[in-house]
Amino acid sequence: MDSSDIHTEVGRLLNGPAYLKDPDSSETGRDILLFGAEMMACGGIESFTFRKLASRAGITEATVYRYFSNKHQLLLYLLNRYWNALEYKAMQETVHINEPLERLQRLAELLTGPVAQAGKDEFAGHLYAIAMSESVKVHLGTETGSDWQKGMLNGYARITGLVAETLRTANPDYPYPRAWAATFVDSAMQQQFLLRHLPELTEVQSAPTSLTRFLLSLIPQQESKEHASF
Amino acid sequence: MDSSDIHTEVGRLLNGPAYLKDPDSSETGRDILLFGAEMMACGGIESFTFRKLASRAGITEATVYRYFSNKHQLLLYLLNRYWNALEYKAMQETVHINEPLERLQRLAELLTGPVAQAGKDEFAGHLYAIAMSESVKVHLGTETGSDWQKGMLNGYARITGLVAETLRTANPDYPYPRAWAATFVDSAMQQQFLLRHLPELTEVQSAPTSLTRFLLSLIPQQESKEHASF
Amino acid sequence: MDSSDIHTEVGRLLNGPAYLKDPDSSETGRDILLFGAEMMACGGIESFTFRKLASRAGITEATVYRYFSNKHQLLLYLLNRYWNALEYKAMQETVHINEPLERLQRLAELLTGPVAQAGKDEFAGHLYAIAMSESVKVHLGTETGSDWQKGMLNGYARITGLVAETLRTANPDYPYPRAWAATFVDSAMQQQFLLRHLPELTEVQSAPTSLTRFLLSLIPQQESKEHASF
Amino acid sequence: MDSSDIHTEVGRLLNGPAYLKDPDSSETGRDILLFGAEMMACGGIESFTFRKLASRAGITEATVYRYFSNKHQLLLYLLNRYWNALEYKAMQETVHINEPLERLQRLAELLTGPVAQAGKDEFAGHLYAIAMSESVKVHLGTETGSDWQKGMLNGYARITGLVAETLRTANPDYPYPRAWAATFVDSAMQQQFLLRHLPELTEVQSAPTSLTRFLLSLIPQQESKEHASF
DNA sequence: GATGAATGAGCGTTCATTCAT
DNA sequence: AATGAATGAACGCTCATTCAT
Repeated sequence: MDSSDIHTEVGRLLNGPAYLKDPDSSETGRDILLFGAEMMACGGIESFTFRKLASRAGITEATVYRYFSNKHQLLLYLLNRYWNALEYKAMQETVHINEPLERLQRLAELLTGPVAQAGKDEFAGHLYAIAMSESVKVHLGTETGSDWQKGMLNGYARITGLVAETLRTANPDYPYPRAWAATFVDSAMQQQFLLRHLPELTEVQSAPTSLTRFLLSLIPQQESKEHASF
Repeated sequence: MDSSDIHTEVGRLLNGPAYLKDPDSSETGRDILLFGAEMMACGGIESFTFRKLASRAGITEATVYRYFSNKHQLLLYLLNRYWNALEYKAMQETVHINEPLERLQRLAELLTGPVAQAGKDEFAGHLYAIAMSESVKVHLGTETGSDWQKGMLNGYARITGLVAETLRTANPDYPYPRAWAATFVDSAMQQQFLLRHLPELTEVQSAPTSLTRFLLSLIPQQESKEHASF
Repeated sequence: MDSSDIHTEVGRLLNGPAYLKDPDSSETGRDILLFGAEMMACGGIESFTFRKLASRAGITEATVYRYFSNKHQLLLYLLNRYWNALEYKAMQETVHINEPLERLQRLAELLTGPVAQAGKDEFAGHLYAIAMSESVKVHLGTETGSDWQKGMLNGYARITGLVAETLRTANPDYPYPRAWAATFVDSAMQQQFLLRHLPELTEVQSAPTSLTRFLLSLIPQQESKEHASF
Repeated sequence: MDSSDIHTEVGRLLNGPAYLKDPDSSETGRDILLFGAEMMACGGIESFTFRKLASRAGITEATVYRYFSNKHQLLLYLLNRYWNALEYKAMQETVHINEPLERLQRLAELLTGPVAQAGKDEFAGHLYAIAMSESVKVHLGTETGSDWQKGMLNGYARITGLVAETLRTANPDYPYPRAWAATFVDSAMQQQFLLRHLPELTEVQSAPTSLTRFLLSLIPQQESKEHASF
């Protein structure tokens, strides 16, 4: 009825962890992440509940609540973790590449495979699946404008920003770099889904290079150069 | 909630309606569609329940169950209705266009605005919103392979097929027409979302031509021409 | 999470029933009132829950929720019922009494015994106990100013108003008729409590006339008359 | 929640503190009293929990349990403290007053304002608020006869006893001194409540003399004297 | 063909309490 | 002496669904 003062929302919200108690600080906490990631990845957040998680992880519901105040916070945390790891790796691996097209290729490769947080997360694969399936749901979610959404989209925005920036150096005249970046990132995820579940709807093959090649084919051509070549 | 045991008992599943009793056959049925579309569009399926629908439409829950065996079937029905109307219109409006690029432009236009089922559906706008937000969720949904998903994706598949076919005539050498078509359709929806809710993430403007132009910019260039230009 | 539109709060709030579905309209509803009254009377609202009520009445929790949206609404309803019955009887039985002191005596008698709603409520005794113990809690409750409190206090206010008015005719010069009326009514309840549970703290006896006599002793004397009598 | 098995293990129950470990013996203990009083006064015991208290006081729940075995014991302790302080002051300030009516006036004044335990309790105001609101709840509480109630009512009984005794000297013929004393004390608290929250139900004003005057008006007149005056 | 009444199961959350450290 | 971690049990509430009428 009241309880307005106990949810202290520990942890930075934007661009950082949001939790009540650092899940990395205990075995139980790590289990929550591990099993939570696995269950969300397999069954979707829709049907994911703390009850099921607790029984899966062999702990009690109340214990889960010591770490995350609700399942959305847990999802948020996991996704942030994924986006952060992705961003970090993207920065690290592209900073030394001068050729923008080559850089986009590297980004495409990163977007098409799971990314672990520096070896820490054995559940990187799960995080990847969650990010893929749930972030889109979030984009299209109904609770637009809420803090929760802002938290969700933050990582996504940073990645698309990175892609957009790269495209801008590759093709400064293209008028829609940000829109294109969003398409690029989502297409990477979408194709991954089609590849696995509806292969008859795409030519993309299971070999990772196949998807990368398709993604690169989306890069808009520099018209000016062509004109100049005459 | 788990929706793993969805009953398809009555009504053709593929390419057609799935219901227990034809909602178009009674005023009550039409109310279910009308209010159902409205409520799903506004609040998302997540929070949509037959309870709320019934109270909104001034009928009882039990009555709703006479038409649709659960909310997923209703969603399925509504989405199919949308895709069918869209496909129908797309066929009708592009069949006489010879120039494939012009055809793609028309398709892009159709994908970026609500489509009514030949005047029947006053709630076309709602259907469009649902299709936009929910179909993507469905694509990425967890119940892959279920009859339910197949039903969902059927309309989507036919539209992307149409787009792919058109692209193939426009650029026969492009190696990923189907993959591209999926990207094209989803990008149309995604940009619509960004435009409304996260305009800072895209250059696309609210003027409909803006989105259309961006979508056309995704069309892959004929490389042969470029080769020929040397 | 939303559910803001299903609680339609049927029934007039002030001075009337507040329920989702009229409990008098079904056997189940009447059981809810009966067992609810009994349980609240015995164990207090504190420890009263719909769960326990349901299991006591041999129905399910969900069924209880069809009638009352929460236990406070049920309590409110029961108390209103008591106050209304009391007020009705008070009006009926005092309207023909001309002598104000005699009227106060009748009111005191009414306040010191259970009042049934015209034979309808076999649980009048319970209602009385609840009214006695819980209404005071409500008076002193923390959620002052809420609609809930207003609903609670309405019946109380009408009774004290009646008493105050009567006193005013009996002793027009007394400067605190409303304050006195509140004291009068609460004292009736308090003494009833002491009599039962802490008899060593009061001289009032179990014979009903004993309490009535004490209450009448609280009536402030007309000083003017006495002076005039000289 | 049912509080039927309250442990009184340590500490004298009647007329003295009941605790596991003397809260006055440590800073932590004093914090428990201070914040506990504050929180109970503001939100009511209903919603008061050791969890909230602990987080407010910057300690752990487990620590609180070292001092008081449950929230009822804490409440009991605080109320006792209030009544004791009140009784002490009442004794001290009235012992030298010979005129019983004057004495009652002094008692009325004490009952209508906060009383500190000889400068020890900065939270006297809170104690007062708790005593006011909760003691009545206790009187009417459902757990009659329990040790817990006896503890609660002890201080109350001593105060009413004092008042009754005083009245007896003022008006030896009045047949209900104890009943009247209970009414007097409760009326003081009740009017205080009405004054603050429902001023339309009383003529008593915020000036302290107003309430005192009303309380004095409740003192029963010596009929014998009047008779004698003839 | 539609309704009213009811149910069983589950969810999210909080609480009082315990115990090893 | 105090903490951190965890638990079991309950609570309030909603949902999808069924069935007699």
